[in-house]
Amino acid sequence: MLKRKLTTLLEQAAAEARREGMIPQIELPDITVEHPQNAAHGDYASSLPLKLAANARLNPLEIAERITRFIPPTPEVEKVVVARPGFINFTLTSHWLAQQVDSILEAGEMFGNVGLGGGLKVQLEFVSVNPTGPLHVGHGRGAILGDTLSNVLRAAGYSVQKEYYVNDAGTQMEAFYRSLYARYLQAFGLSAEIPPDGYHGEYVTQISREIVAEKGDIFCRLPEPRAVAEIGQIGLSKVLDSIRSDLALLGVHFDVWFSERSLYEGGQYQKAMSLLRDRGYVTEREGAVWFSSSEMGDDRDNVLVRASGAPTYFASDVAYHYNKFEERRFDKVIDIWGADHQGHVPRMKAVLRALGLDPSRLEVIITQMVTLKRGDSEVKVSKRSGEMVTLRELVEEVGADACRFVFLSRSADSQMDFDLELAKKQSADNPVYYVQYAHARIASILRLARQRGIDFGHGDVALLTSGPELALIRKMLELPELVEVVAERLEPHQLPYFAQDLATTFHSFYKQCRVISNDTALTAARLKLVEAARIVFSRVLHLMGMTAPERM
RNA sequence: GUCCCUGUAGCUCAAUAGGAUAGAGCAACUGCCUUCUAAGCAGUAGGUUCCGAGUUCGAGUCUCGGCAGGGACGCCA
Repeated sequence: MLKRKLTTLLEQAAAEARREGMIPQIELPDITVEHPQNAAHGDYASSLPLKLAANARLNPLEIAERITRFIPPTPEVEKVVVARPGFINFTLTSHWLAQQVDSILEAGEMFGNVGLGGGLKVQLEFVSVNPTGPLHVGHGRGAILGDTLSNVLRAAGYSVQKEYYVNDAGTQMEAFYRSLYARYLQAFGLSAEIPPDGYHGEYVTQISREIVAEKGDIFCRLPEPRAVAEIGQIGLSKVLDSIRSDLALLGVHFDVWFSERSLYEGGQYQKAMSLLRDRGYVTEREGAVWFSSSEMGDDRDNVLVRASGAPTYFASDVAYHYNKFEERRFDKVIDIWGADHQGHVPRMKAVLRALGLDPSRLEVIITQMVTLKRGDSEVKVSKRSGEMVTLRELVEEVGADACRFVFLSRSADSQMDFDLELAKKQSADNPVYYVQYAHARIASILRLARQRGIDFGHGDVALLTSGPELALIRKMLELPELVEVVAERLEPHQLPYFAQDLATTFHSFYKQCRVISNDTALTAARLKLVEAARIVFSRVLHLMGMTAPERM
C-alpha cells in the first residue's frame, strides 16, 4: 500500500536527517500520512515537521525542508512540496496512477484486501438476543454492524468466526416457557395465567397455537414441570428458527450458534468457577457466591450464584468467555452489545484479569439505542408489552439493502432515530440507490461493449490522463486504506461514506468522459477503467453486505 | 448521586488517533437529456461545531466546569 510506503520513506528521511545532524537528536513521534482535504495540497500530506518543531526548537518550515532533502525520488511520487505552516505534501504521478488500473484488474475481487490481521483468530459475537421472541429493529443494528465488520476483518486478513450466543438457560427463558404453557392451556379453555414476569406478546399465542396444531393436547395431561420443559423446548426451536430466518432476510448468517446450556452440560461452567475460586476471586456472603470484581477495577462485586443456588447470567458469561479464550483459543474476541449492557463491560474486563488474561484481547462495541418513529410519533419497543415493530416488518418495508446502508451510516456511538415513514418515502432518493445506480451504469456500459464485441484486454491505461479519470482512480485506491482503518477502529460506518464518494466521482467521470467512442484506443483504456470501477463498487457493496445490481 | 454515549447546516449524519478553507445526503433554489441508464451532472444558499474556561504552532476532536438528551447503576438479562 502506497500510504505505508510513504510513511516509511518519511520515517527514513527523518532518521537520516537526524543522523546527519540536520535536525536535533530528538525522539521521532509516530509518523502519519493522510489525505489532505484540499486536493491542491497533493495526494498525501504529513504534519511531521509541525510535531517536531517544539522539541527541535526549529522553525517547522525549516525542518520540513531539511527532511524533504532526504526523501529519495520514487516512481510513484511526482513531487514533494513543503507548505506552510510546516507540511510535507506528496503529489503522485499520473503515470503511476493510471497503471494502478491494471493492478486493480489483476487483483479482481481481491482488491482492497490487506494483510493487517496476519491470520489472527478473531471471534465476533453479536445479536445474541434471548430467544424469547422475534427480533426488533434495534437488534438489526447490531446484526448489520457485526456482519459487516466480519466482512471487513476478513478482508483485512483476520480469520473470523461469527457467533450467536443462545441464552437457552436462565430465568428469562423459564418465564417465556411458562408463558407459552399458559397460552397452550388457554387454547383448550383451561384456566391459566401468564406469570408476572412473563411475555404477553401476540407471538406467544401464535406459537402456542402451532404447538396445539402439531401436538394436540398431550401436554395437558403431563405434569406441569415436564410439560413446561417440553413445550419450552419446542418453543425455543421455533423462536430460533424465526430469528435465523429474520437475520437471513437481512443477509446476516452465523458460523456458530452457541448454546449457553452447553457450558453447564460440558463442565466448562464448573471449570471456570473453580479457576476463579483457585485464584482467590470468589467469596461467599449473604448466602450467595460473589466474584470480587472490585479487586480487579470494577466499582462493585457481582453475584455469581444466587442464594437459591441458581447461577446468574453473569456466571454464564464468565464461563462463556473462559470458553472463548481458553478452550477455543481465540486471539481476539469482539462482543457487540446494546447500550443497556454498557455497565457489564468493566465486569467482563475484570473477569479476564482475574483469569489471568489480557483484558485488551476482549473488545466490546456498544451500540446505542435505536428509536423508532413513524413521522412524529415514537414507537415504543417492548417485548413484554408485545407492541413493537419487528425487524422482519422493517426489512420487508424498507428492503435489506437500504436497511443495511442506513444502519451502517451511523457510528455505533450515536443513538439514532429510524423514521419508518422517511425510510419508505426516501426509497427513491436514498443514497443506497445512488451507489447501486453507479454499479448498474457500469454494468450497462460493459454490456454494450460486449454486444459490440469490443475486446479491451490490451487497452493501454497510459492513455488515462484526464482529470475525471485520475480522480476516479485516486478514489478507488482508497479502498485498501479504508479496509485497514475500519478493521483497526472497528468502525464500519466509514464504508457507506466512501461508497457515496466513489459514486459521486464515478458519476462525474461518466458525465465528462464518453467511454465507448470512435477512438478505439481510448475506448479500450476507458473500458479497463470502468471494469476496475465495477470491481471496486462490487467490493465495497459486498463488504457492506449489499447487492450490486446489473440493472436498475 | 456515580458511571457510559451523544450534542456539528432546517432534518439525518460524517469529519481517516490534534492538522491546512468543518463536509455529504435529504429539503430549498438555478441551469443541463438526440450518443454508454437523468435513480444522473454542474451550480447557489445554508455554521458562534450546546455554553464557558484551559492545554499549544494549531481544538469539532484533548482537560476541567456547566447545560441538554439517552443509557446503566438487580441475587433480571
